[in-house]
Amino acid sequence: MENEKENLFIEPYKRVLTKSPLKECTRENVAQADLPSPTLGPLTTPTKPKEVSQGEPWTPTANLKMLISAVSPEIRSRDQKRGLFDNRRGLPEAKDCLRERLSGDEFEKSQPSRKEKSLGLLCHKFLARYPNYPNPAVNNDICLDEVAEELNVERRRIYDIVNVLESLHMVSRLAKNRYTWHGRHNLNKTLGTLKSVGVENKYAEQIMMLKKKESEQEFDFIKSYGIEDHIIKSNSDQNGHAEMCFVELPGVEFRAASVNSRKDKSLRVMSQKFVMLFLVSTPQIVSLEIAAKILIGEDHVDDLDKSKFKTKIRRLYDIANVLSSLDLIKKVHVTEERGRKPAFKWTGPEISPNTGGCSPVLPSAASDLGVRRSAKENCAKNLFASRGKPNFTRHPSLIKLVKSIESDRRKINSAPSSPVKSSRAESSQNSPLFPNKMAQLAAICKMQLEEQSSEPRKKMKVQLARSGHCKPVAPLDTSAKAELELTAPSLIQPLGVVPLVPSPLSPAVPVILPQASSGPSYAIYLQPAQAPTMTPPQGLSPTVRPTHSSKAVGAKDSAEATNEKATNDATRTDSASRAGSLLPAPERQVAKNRTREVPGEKGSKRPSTFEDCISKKKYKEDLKGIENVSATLFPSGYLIPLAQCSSLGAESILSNKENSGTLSPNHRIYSSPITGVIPVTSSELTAVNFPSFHVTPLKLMVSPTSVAAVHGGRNSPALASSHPIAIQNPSSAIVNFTLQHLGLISPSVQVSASPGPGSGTIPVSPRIEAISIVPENAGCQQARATSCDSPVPGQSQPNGQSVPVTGTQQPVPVTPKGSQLVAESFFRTPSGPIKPTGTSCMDFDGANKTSFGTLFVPQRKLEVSTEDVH
DNA sequence: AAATCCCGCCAAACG
DNA sequence: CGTTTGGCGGGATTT
Repeated sequence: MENEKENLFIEPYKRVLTKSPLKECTRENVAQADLPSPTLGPLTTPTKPKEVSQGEPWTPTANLKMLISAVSPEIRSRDQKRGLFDNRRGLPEAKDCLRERLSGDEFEKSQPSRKEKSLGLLCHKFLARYPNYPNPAVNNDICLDEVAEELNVERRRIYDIVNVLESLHMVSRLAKNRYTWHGRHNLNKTLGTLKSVGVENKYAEQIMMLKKKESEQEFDFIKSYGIEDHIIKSNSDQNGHAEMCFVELPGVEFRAASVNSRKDKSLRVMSQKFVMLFLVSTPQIVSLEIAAKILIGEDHVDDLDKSKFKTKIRRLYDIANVLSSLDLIKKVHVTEERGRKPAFKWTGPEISPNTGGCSPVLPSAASDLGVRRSAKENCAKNLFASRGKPNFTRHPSLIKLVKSIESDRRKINSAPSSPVKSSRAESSQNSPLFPNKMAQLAAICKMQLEEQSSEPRKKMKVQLARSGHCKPVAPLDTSAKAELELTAPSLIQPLGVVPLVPSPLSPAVPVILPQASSGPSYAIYLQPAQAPTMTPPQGLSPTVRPTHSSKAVGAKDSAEATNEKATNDATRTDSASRAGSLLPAPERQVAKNRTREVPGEKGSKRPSTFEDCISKKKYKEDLKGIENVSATLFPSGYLIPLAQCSSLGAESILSNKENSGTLSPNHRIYSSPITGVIPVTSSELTAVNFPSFHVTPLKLMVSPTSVAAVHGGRNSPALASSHPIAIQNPSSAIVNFTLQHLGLISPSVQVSASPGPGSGTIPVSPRIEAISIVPENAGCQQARATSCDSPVPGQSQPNGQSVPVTGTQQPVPVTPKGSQLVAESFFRTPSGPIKPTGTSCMDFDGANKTSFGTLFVPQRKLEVSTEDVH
């Protein structure tokens, strides 16, 4: 154990060196904290004691934070604290003695008191071990076993922490028991991405609705006759929310194989959603109650599951503890009329919308330089695919089809994550992800590669999942329409609301776009469906927009053509075929094959996430049953990160099919098993939303459901394709994403719904054409990047660590073309078009107008008491 | 009594 | 088949 610790420390030191200053401070603090223990400290008992005592060395900032947090809250008495400390050292037995000495009185306290074991404290300890802004060059590997031992906690607890950190891309899974620490580099990027997604999902609106609803209930119900209520309901239920799965980011990594393939763990997804709520809501204060409802998606019958609600709350506390340790949120109480409710206030950095964001720059810069090596290593690790296997089993409920699809997907994904493979990884990762086929792509790839090399990560992948759409979209047009209608209303409210809320978003949008330039691309995964709740959906789905990065390149033509095809296909596809019409040709075929096969086989890959979503949704969905199913199928559009794509290319296919295992790490493509799936709806969607959809010739993607996919891709020029289900081409996803952000694409319907946020505005304009702006991007990005980086640090950490980093990074960043490409997409130049796009918007507008009365949100209330904890 | 949330069973996923 | 992950909810602690 000690050894381990030592190791750990070592890393810190490294960091420290750079950051030296803080360290000292921290130590002092630590020392204080430790004071009590000194005697015991280090020496004694092995397990716990050491940690504590030594822990000090932890990272500076972290230590402080921990101490503070831990201590202050507890407040009770220092004595107690002491006691606690003592305990640690002494262990239970010794405790008594110690205690006596210490405070004497309360031996009681001495017990390990629950607080000592709190996840928050544990998280602080954990964070103390690593620098906020680790030097990429260094190995920042985290061995779960070691950590668990050192911190002497059960492994289970470590998972809780790591999962949340992973959702913020502060760590990424390398392999089986190993994670890589990224610290807060990327944090802003991640948050920006999450914010974008949150906007898309209309979380702000949802929140408003819930609040409103509550208020109404409380007081009077009278007013809302039906309509309003309906609207609300519709919003909440039907519209749904989309759920998303997991947003991946940027540079960070890769990977996610785990994420992708596996079911996504709810904790990860929940964490991201929870964060989104903060980022989107105006006050930036979110009550657990609301968060739980939104996350559950159901508002529907409230009571339904009380237990479910309770469980959700429990989990939210877990997540909140970790986020609190990160200083991203703090506990407060909101006093509404009725009473006070526990809530949390965002205390993290303000993020710009991102979409594109900032991320690009930073990551590349910082990480790249320093990191390269590390990057390589990481890459190897990454491999996204790692797990690829299927998973899914869990929910039987899933439809066979889905499963099959998933399985396919997995295969694709599958690259073996666990084993790290360095060599390839690098290449693969670096190489970005382009869609298969296209020559253009190839070119792009090259660029990306270059970029990557320079900057490893740039690309981000975000996966989002939104569930909602799926349902709607899918099967029937009619249904879809219906949904739309529904959504519209809801939208309306939101709109009305908008003012209240998120202004940030909406306004931002425009602004954002530019920012976006950097834009990372994200891949989104959608889940099928869940839908549920909030996302409305449909609109979203539309997301699909197809853009392809290539467009910039010049692919347009092809793209357009493809689009057409795609649309056609989409229509055809329907559930039955699920074909991945969208997918690139090659893929498609494959997809088809798979799909067919799949059912039976299944094997390897399946989209776990989907399943999850689906399963969850099912509850609600019962109603729709069939539709749902279809929906589920599509659900997600998964976008894969660019990198993957690239690798995928041709190989991807192969890999998908069988070898998932064999595949070299390089290729991890995700095939999207799904591809096949595109639902009919897509067609609808397309029609609606994207008229212009251009699919890339390649592929395409778009999945109907895909709403989800929004991506910004920075780098990947290539196309974005979204598959309804899983998408393989990351690039496309990226593209889409970017487009959306840019406004080029309309976020699809959904967006429109969304309030202010740009989404609405952005609309459709589909044409990517405009987009290609490369140069600008670059500039922007860089600028951004720098800013981004710096920003982060500012807030939080005292240390100045960040600074150094940035410095290094900046230089680098400038970079590479690849990124630029991405940036291009960002540009929204097209923005002009935006209004037009707005078709959806238009609708909304109308709606809005009508509705406004109700709109008012109940904001009223909340007084937040800032008391932190008390 | 309500709010928190620790603990760890146990199953899914993985290897 | 053994492990690793991690969903989940009982019930202990705090407030």
